[in-house]
Amino acid sequence: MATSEQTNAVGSSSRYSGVKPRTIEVALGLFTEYGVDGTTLQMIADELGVTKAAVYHQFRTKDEIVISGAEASLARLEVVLDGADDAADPLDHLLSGLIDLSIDQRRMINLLQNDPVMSRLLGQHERYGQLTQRLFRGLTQNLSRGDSRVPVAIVMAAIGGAVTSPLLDEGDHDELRRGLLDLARRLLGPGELRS
Amino acid sequence: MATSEQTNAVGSSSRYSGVKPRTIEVALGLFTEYGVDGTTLQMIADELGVTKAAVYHQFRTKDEIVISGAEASLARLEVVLDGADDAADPLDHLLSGLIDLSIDQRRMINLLQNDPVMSRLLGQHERYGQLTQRLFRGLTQNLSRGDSRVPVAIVMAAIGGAVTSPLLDEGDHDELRRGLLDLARRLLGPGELRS
DNA sequence: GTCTATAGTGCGATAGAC
DNA sequence: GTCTATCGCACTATAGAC
Repeated sequence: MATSEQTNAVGSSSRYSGVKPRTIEVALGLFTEYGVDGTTLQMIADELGVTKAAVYHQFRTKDEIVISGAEASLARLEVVLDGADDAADPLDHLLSGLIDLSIDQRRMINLLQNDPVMSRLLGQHERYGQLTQRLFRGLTQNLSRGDSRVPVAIVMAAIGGAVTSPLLDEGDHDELRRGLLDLARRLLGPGELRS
Repeated sequence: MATSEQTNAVGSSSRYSGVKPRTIEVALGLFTEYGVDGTTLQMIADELGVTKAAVYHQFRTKDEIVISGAEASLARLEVVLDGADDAADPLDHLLSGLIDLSIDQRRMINLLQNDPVMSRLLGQHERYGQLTQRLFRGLTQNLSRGDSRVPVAIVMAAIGGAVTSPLLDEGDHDELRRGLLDLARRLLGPGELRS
């Protein structure tokens, strides 16, 4: 077990030895626990067992680490959106994919939605704005224009918040998935449901 | 307009001139925009038009400002919980109160639920743990023990997240209140609803 | 109750040897 | 690709004059 094990779970184009994705993985773990601002490069370096300078050899700034982590997550969302375009039931495909993604990457989702530093960086990120718009259009495709914002806000909040709820653990994920899907279909599906 | 204007909107026992609640108000505004870690005492002082030393005359540490802000919010939650105990329909009273409170203090709610510094401080805060337990018991009073955690997590996430959604503004609050109340009644009320 | 000034610390980031 | 060492800066918090 020395030269193999090249997971490449984090999207990037160049062929690297695995230290860069490992750095991102460690950084995201710390970001989700302490926030981006609350995580120092010294903490990341310590967890990796190297010095700050070694981390700065992989990433030129702290912001670059944050963005690299976010982009891996956005790429997965893009796959779901692409798949929904061609699906028989686009809304249902989108909801299933979004919920599975959120449970699978639940710590990252919380970071994307709530961390102030992440929000600031993503606000300047072109692709993020495009994905947000595509997601909103996909979620509202069965609603009339006037009453779409509130149900979408509720569904997005429920998904993004419940997957990181301290009340739940891994054993609840199947039930959580069903509960969220049921809720989302009710609020965003065709038909009249609101009072 | 020099000596009067004594709002006292923020709970504290001593009689102070209004600078202390004003400091908390300014601080909370900055905390919700930049996070607790991203807000410096210099920023708070600048917004108040004084120096850092003047702020430190009111609060001994930065943490004390954070906790003072949280306690004002927790006091309001406690009032809602107390009222629900004596209400004809305790669950409905609790839900209405919780949702109104969340919309009214929506920036604070987001801070309480998501800011890492706030979470760390509240974790050491005795009264917060008691209130969390009372809230959970109040929300699950109509559910059987086995299936309570997931619906509560979903309802709490939906309320706490939707009230700060960037998709909504003040004009949507009435519709949001109805949507959240409807959702919460469905998931937490008596009767069988899940698949 | 506010100010100026500063102590002491830890941060992001860089230089240069190996 | 990792190290030691350090720069410049911003931070929390304090001292002491007014």
